Amino acid sequence: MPELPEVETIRLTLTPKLTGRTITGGEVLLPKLIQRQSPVEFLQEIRGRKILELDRRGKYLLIRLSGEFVIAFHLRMTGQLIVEDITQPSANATYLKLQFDNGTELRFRDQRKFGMVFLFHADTPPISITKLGPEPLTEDFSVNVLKKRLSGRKLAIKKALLNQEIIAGIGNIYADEALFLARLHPTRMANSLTDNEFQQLADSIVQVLKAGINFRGTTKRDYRDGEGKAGSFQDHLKAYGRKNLPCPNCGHNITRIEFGGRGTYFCQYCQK
DNA sequence: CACATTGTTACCAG
DNA sequence: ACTGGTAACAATGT
Repeated sequence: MPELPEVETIRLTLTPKLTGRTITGGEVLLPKLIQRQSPVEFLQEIRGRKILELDRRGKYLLIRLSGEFVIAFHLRMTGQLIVEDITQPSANATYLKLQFDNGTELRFRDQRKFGMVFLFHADTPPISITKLGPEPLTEDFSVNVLKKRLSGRKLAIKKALLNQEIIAGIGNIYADEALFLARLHPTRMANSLTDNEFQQLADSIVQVLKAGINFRGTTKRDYRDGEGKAGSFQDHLKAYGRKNLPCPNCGHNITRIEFGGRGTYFCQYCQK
């Protein structure tokens, strides 16, 4: 569930708690979490390193360490990252702990255990990160970038938005919301959009992701920020999850279909 | 208790 | 070689 706005909110809330900290130890309670090396090697490699800054690429949270090392978290469906005092009891389904020099620790919880943790040198990131498409909230993203990425592609626009190699950070919720805002039907072929529609879509993507960040993410169930707090963008969703509820534009009920193997919400009347 | 859930990847066909 | 579609997968609360 954590998509770009949720991961960005986690990054923002964790930054003041983690920057400048030195990792003094750690614990891996679910070995398969660590993708690139054994849990022991992982802990050995990070111990004593200092956290320089927190970054984000698509849905990955990146913790940059001294010595050009990077820890990348992918939260998948139910991953949570929270900093708490070591003396506080940790919640159930806590599978990774990183202790710091000030008596706090970073805790990774994951009810479904689908999350992934990569440790790598800045020179050799995992392919899943290197091949990510453009960041929609950076200056170099524009309607022309979007157009170029979709040109010659013969697939539905929603599938394109969900493809992290075409554009990074958008998941099921924000794809449906962006398409609703752009008044585009999710099954429209990407290469059938007019210039106007491309512009609408590019604007809508930026708008909906920024709104998601402003409301500190969407909490349908599990999502929490770095302080353990829920987001509130779920109260502002216009399409996603609103089956048989009125469309905010026209009042007709929102339709839910199964598309590309996932639930897809849209307004039949507004989205063409 | 079978199912829904979701992002990613493996695999296959074109 | 590349693209797109589908299925499999991870695990568990409902």
